[in-house]
Parts: sequence; structure tokens; C-alpha cells
Amino acid sequence: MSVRTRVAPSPTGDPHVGTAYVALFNRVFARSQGGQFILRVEDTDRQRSSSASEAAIMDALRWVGLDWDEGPDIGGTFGPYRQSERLGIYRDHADELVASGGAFYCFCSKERLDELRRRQQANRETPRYDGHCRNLDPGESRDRVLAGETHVVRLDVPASGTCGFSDGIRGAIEIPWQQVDMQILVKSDGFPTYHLAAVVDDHLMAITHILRGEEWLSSMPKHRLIYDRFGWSVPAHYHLPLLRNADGSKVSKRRNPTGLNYYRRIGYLPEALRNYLALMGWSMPDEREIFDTEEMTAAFDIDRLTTGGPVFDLAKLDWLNGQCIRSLSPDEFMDRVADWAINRENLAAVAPLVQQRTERLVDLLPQVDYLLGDRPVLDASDFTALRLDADDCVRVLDHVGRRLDEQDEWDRDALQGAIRSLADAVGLPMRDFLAPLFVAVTGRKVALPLFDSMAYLGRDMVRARLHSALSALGGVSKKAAKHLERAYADLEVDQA
RNA sequence: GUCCCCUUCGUCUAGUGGCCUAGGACUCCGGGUUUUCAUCCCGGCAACAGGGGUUCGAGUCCCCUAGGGGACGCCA
Repeated sequence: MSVRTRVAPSPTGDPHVGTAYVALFNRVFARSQGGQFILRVEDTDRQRSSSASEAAIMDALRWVGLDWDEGPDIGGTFGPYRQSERLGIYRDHADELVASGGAFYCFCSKERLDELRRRQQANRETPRYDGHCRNLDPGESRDRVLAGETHVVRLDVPASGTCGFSDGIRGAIEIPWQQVDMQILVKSDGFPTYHLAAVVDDHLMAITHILRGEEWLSSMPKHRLIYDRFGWSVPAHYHLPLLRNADGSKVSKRRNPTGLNYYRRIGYLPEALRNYLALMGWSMPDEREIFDTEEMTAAFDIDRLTTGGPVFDLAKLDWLNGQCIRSLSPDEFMDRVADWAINRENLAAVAPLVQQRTERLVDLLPQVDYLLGDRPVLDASDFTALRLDADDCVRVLDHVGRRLDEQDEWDRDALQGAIRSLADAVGLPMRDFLAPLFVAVTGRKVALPLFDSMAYLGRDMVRARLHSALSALGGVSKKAAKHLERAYADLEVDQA
């Protein structure tokens, strides 16, 4: 049987380095075995999924050089590859599970569930569904569902004993069933949750090896149960260590640039990024550290995966990237530079702004350098001439960051609207409110229009610049951050 | 809080009982090449979390402790 692996991102945000990391190992492993690597889009969260995000993720993955053999855009024999197009499949499987007693209908209200959770937490128990609807008469439950009553489908979980399973990296693991919740498999909107959809799809798509993040380790018992209930064989599982921030926590956008587009914009080469990611939890048998993905594939040994969570630290990536750039031929180097930013497509975004401000073509460069460069180097004095004091600058930058994280659309007008409503809520005139933001984003007192600049720079870069401006202002302590978070939550921002 | 996972230089790692007075890489520091800078070269600092076992012998196996992380959502 041919080895088949997959990466299954959820299109709910910007392309993430973690996705590229997992995709790399899945792809390399599949290729090393002569198998296939599949892209599956897990868009079962109706509220948060967007086709824009899906497109951005596919684009970014292709940029890193991690393309797929089957996927929503190119099809394949196991399609469709977008979970929202497979709803009937999940429904049928859920029905089968209910019919065989492996799952049950649940009619509990959100209120009851909240209350239950509160009580369990107060008693220092692991929050877990209490089985209320599990004891309902199956016939009666079916009638209620048929009558159109709102319901979910829950997985029936053994009351005692332990679930044993094996992880390819860590070996045998046992988790008591008591710790496992009666997971919702089908939500009240009829969409499946990850647990049902992933297992069903992995089986139907003939996935043989699942390499995924360690965060899934504790839901393994649920997945095991579903495989067993269907009588399916369980694919080999390898839980990859989680990429970490410098403080050891799971890598997050607040502390690190986690967006692939940041790396793309800054001028990291895809091959350098792949090389770096390959070093996170894996090593070449001969300990070589500079290698391309073909060499990695040729030498790949899945048993060389390690267990500790590697810190995603950019110093080594920078060095690796330098090595890659210097090893390019002069022609290749020129091509890369042209592809990077000084190309027609990028120029198209700024040219209209710049043209009006240009008398001689040389004037162009100083006008756009801050758009092309990394974060501007700032210190506290850059903010002193403003009408707001340092504390207010911090407040503005912090709140803008939070507001922007909630912002889906990323064009000039949308950004302007979002920030105007924020300024109104804070009660500051736009003029004053914008000043620190202008400095943070552009690094200057004079630059191209702010919202155009932000639109061009993109979410990841703007976030990075806000973050570094905050550091320049002395940083935000944990306590201050909490305070700011509360202050922000208390604001009544007009969401229009 | 409960459960699970993890723990070698600051960071990424090698190490699968003797080849380890623990090796490599990045960072940092020092020196050299370069009329500058960068590259490049040479050198240096720096770790087996702690405690018990098992063994002739433990970074490597077992146990305990500590620390870190993850999960505990009608998110994935």
C-alpha cells in the first residue's frame, strides 16, 4: 500500500509557519516513501473560515515550495478535499455511529453545559459532559431529532479503563477514559467537528501516516474510539513537537512573527525556510545542517524525529538564509531580487501614491524604502514630540494591535474605518491618535499615507512593527498587558 | 486543578550502556584575511535539571522530585 500523508489547515487566518512545518515533514516523508502528499482544507468552522484565507494559505504553501499531489484546487481521486463539500459523508457516518450505539443525540442547552462546567471546575474536576442525554431512550431521541429539535451528536466514551495507543515518536501512551470527554461530533448547525471529520477523511482518503502537532496527542483516545467503532485500521500517528516562543510557550503571533507572509516579505528564501524548519526536531544522519529538501527526502528517516519542543529562534534562520543567498549564481540572485519586491505587481500597489510625489525618479527610493525594509529602528525619543505622552502611545499601539487582530478585511478603507472607530471609542481625535501609529508603522514623521502603507505592508508586518514600537517605548509588562486588555475589552468600539 | 507529553551548552541539535575528560551548528567574545563593511578562516566561552536505583560501567535503562509544555470549546 502506498504511503499517503496530508496537511489539513483550517482556513481561519493567515498562513502560519506551523502549517508549513507540519506540511514539510508530511511531504518529505511521503516523498521519501514514494507516496503522495495531500492538502485537505478543514473549513468546518462556519464562522471563522473564509475562502480568502484558504487562498492565502495555498498561495503561501506553494511559495514555500510545499505543493501537493491532491487538493481542493487540483482535485484527485479521493475528493472533494474541502470538508464543507463533504457534509453528507459526515452526516452518514454520524448516523451510522448513532445507530450502532457508538454515539448519541444530545439536546442539552448551552446554559446547562456552562453550568455543568462551572460546577466541575469549582470541584476541581476535569470538565466533562455528564452523560445526561446518553441515558435517553434511543427511540425517543430519534423522534425528537425527527421533530426538528436542536441537537448535537456526541461520542459515547467508556466510563472506566484506559485507552492505550502508540505514537511513532514517543512510543506507548495510556490515557484514562475518565479524562476523555464525550466529544461533540456533529454541531447543531449540522457541521462536523474536527474529530469526526478528520478521522472519517483520513480513512476515506486512505491516509496511512498522520504527522501532526503535539497538541493533538490528548485527543488521540477520541480518534482511536472512532476508528474502532467503524472497524477501521488506525493510521500510524506521529505527533510532532510544537514550535515554541523564546519563553517556551507554543509559538504565537503575539510574541513572534508567525505568518509565512512576513518571511516572504522580508526576503527569506523558501529553501532557507524549509532548511530551517527541517532542523526543528530533526537532523540529518550525517549531521549536515545545510541541505536542500531533495537531500532531506533522500536521507529522511522518520525515527530521527525528536521529542522536545524547539524554540523558533530567528538567528539561525538568518544565517541559513545568508548561506542560501550567497550560494546563488549572480543570475539567480538577480531573479530573486526581482521576484522579491521590485517587481511590477508590487510596484503597482505603491506607484500611484509615489508618482504624485516624484519629480525625479531618484526621489522614489527614499519614499518607498520603509515599505520594503524590515521593522524601523525606533527608540522612545521618536515618540516624545507627539501630542500624546508615552503611556498614551502605548495604549494606542496596544489597542490598534488588538483591533487589527479582529480585522478581517485588509485594505485601505477597511483599515481606516477600523481605526477611526477605535479612535472614537477611545475618545481621541484621529490626528492625535494616528501620530504614534504613524511613527510605529513608517518609522518616520513624513511618509506615504498611513492606511495605504499598512495595506501594503500586510498584517504580519504591521503587527511586527507595532510590537517593536511597543518595545521601543519600554515594552509592556505582564501586568500592564492585563490592564490594557481589560481597558480594550471595556471599550465600545463601533464594529461598522 | 486533572490527565498526557517533554527535559544535553543562551538557541538548534549529535548521542540508542563502554568510542563522552559529551561532538557539531547558530549566537556571543577574541584573532587573522580584506584600503571600509560583509563574506571567509582560526580560536575561545558554554550543557547531560536534581536525587535515588539497575549495572563491572549511565547522558544513554528504571523510579521519584522539580521545572517546562500541551489538552481539558457546538475552534481546529
